[in-house]
Amino acid sequence: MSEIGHNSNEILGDDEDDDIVASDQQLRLFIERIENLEGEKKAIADDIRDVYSEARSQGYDPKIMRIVIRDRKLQPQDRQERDAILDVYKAALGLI
Amino acid sequence: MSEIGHNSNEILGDDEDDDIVASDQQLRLFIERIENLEGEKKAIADDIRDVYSEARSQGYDPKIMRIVIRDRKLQPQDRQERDAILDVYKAALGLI
Amino acid sequence: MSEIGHNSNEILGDDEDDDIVASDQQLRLFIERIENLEGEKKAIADDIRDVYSEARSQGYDPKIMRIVIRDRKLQPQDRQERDAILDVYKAALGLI
Amino acid sequence: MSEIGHNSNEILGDDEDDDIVASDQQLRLFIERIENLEGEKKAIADDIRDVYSEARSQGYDPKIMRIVIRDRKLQPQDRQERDAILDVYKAALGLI
DNA sequence: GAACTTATGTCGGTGC
DNA sequence: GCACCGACATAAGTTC
Repeated sequence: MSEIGHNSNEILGDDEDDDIVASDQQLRLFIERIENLEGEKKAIADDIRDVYSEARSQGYDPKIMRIVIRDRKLQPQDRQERDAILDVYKAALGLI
Repeated sequence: MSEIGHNSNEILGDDEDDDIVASDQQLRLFIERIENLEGEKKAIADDIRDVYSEARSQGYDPKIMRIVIRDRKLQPQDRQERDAILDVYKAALGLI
Repeated sequence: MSEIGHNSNEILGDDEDDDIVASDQQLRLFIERIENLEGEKKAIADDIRDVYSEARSQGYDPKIMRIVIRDRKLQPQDRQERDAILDVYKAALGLI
Repeated sequence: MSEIGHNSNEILGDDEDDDIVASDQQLRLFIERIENLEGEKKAIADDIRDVYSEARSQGYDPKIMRIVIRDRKLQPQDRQERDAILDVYKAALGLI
C-alpha cells in the first residue's frame, strides 16, 4: 500500500479524486444493472427450455412447436402480403 | 363432407373426440406458456438495451462495457489459463 | 379459367406475356447467381472448419485461435485505444 | 536482454528452441490458412450482397428472395412431412 | 458432429 | 445531413 497514494482509501481528498470515484461508481451501477437483468433473462430462458422438454416428453415435437410459435407472431395482414409476393416469385421459378 | 361431422360442435360425442380435444388443449397450454415466457424475456432484453443507451448518453462505450461484462463472467482461474495460452499464441505470431 | 389462358404455353402471344416471361427469367437469373455464390461460400466455410479440426488434432485450441484471429483484424491503433478504455473500466470495477 | 537468450536469433541453438520455432511456425500456418479462407469467404459474401442490391434496383424484394432461396434448399419430402405435422398443430391452435 | 440459441456486426429506415 | 434505432444476417458458443 502506498502511504498517500492515488487510491480510494483517503477520507478527505481532492475534487478530482471525487470525480473519479463518482464516475467509477456510476459505471459500476450500469454494469450491475445489466448483469442483474441478464440473470433474470437467463432464468426465463431456462424456464422456456423446461417447457419444451415437458412438451417433448408428452410427445410433441419442439422443432415444429417453434415454427408454430414463430408464425403466430406475424400479423395476419403482413403474412398475407408476404405470401402473395412469395407466390409470384415461386411461380416465376417453377416452384408451384 | 360428413353429415354429422367430425368436428368439435357436438355436445355429446365419442371418446375419440374427447381425446383430440384434450390433446389440443394440452398443446395449446404448452404454446401459451412459452409465448408468455418469451414476452417476459423480450421485455428484459429491452430493459438491457435501455441501460446500454443510458450509459452511452453518459459517455460510456457500450461495446467495451460488453467486453467487461463478458470477462466478469469468467472464473478468475479460467481467465488466467486462457490468457496464458493466448500469450503463447500471440508470441508465436509476433503480436507481442 | 380463361378460354385462351394467360399462361406460358402459347407460342406467339401478346407483349404482356413477353414481359412476364422476361421478368421471370430475370428473377431466375438473380436467384441462380445467388445460389451458386452461396454454394461457393459454404465450400469455403467447410474448409475453414477443417483447418480448425486439423489444428485441434495438433493440440491447438480453436477457441483461442479465434480470439487471436479476431485480434489480428484490428488496426494496432484501434486495439490500443480499446485496451486503454478497457483498463479504465476494469479498474473502475476492481478487476485489476 | 539475456546474454544468450531464449529467442529466435541464434543460428545454432538447442533442440528445445527448434521445437518451439517449429511449433510457432505450425500455428502461424494454421492461422494464415484460416485468414486466407476467411478473406475468400468475405469476397463471396460481398458478391452475394451485390446481387441482392442489383435485384432490388430492378424492383425485386430481397427479403422475399431469401425466403424463396431458403425454400428451394429443402427436400420436397422433408418439407411435406414437416408441413403435415405443422397442420395438425395449427389446427389444434385454431390457426387454420 | 449437428442443431439450436445467443451475440455480434451490418444494413436499411427514420427522426433531428 | 448525420446519427440513432431497429431488423436482419452471420458467426460463435452451447447443448444434445
